[in-house]
Amino acid sequence: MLRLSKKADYALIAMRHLAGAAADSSVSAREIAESYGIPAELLAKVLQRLVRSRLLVSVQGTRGGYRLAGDARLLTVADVIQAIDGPVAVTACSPDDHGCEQYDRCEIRDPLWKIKSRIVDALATVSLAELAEPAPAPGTPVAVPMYVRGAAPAPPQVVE
Amino acid sequence: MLRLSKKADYALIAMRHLAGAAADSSVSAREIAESYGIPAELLAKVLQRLVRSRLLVSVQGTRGGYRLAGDARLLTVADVIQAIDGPVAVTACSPDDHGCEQYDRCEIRDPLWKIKSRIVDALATVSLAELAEPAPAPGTPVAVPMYVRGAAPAPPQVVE
DNA sequence: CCTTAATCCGACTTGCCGAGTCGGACATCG
DNA sequence: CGATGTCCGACTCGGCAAGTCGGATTAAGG
Repeated sequence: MLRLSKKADYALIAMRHLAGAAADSSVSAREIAESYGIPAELLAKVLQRLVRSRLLVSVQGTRGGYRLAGDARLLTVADVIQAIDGPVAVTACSPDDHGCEQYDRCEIRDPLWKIKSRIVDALATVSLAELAEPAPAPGTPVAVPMYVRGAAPAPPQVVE
Repeated sequence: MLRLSKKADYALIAMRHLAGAAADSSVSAREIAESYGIPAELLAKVLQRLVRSRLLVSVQGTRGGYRLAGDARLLTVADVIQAIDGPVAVTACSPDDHGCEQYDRCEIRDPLWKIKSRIVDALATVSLAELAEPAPAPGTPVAVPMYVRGAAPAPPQVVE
């Protein structure tokens, strides 16, 4: 298992599609959905959540659609997954959050959190540009995940 | 998300407990369950599956219980997780298995599988001995996951 | 040798979260 | 100003994990 949700799959497909599109053009949710055989309404819901996470910008109206919020080389798959499925957490409880029932008796929490850090690193080192181009040209800037740069102004609402 | 199942959590807790116990003593499922506040019957089911995966050995009878099948320094958390939740798979379909619906149109499958490899590497580099002792003594042998060593004699039954 | 007690083992039932769907609000174009 | 096509939030349904129960097996004690 350890499989990521289908919504995250759809989100990555859509983001990759947008990364390959023209920078100033807006592509509608229906267009993406029909291109990949994804339920249109479900994909729309996914894209909405990406907008609320400041990864996409939406333009309404007849010729509306979605557009990437930033440079494809700076957006990572870790950003996308965390926007959809919430913060990555291997364990039910964090080292700081005592929400877990058997908190004091649990001894595997701390080592597992080190593993979690390595997983998010693995996710953060792959940018959307690398997704679009499996063979990256030399000299491409190194991807830095958004939550490290602090560029996002602390999204106040809970993503869920 | 990306959280591993509760059964895997219980499995890791139990395996760590067994790694800290005496090598030749058998500890019962009920004993472990009561030590950590885990539903006894559920933990028993988890341990059964670990036995079928050749990670534990069970001794029945009045003073029965479970015992580790091998050296704690050679068993990794990747072995435990794969025994419980099945093989780790980030995507629904593998590069070889065409079971996915939008197989040909999907372009994110291959890069995601590279990420998957890095995740299993992160899981495989942590042994049960390291779980028990957060500060390992120098000179401890490097953990090599079981599925690489080929030590397991090809468990015939499907784990699920 | 038989009884007893404790364990392991497989199949079943239930609750919950994700997958998918529907109607409303908005902005743009003719 | 009307119509069209888009984005947006709330609702319903199914599948799978979490948890539970009785039966089979084994070893110890009298």
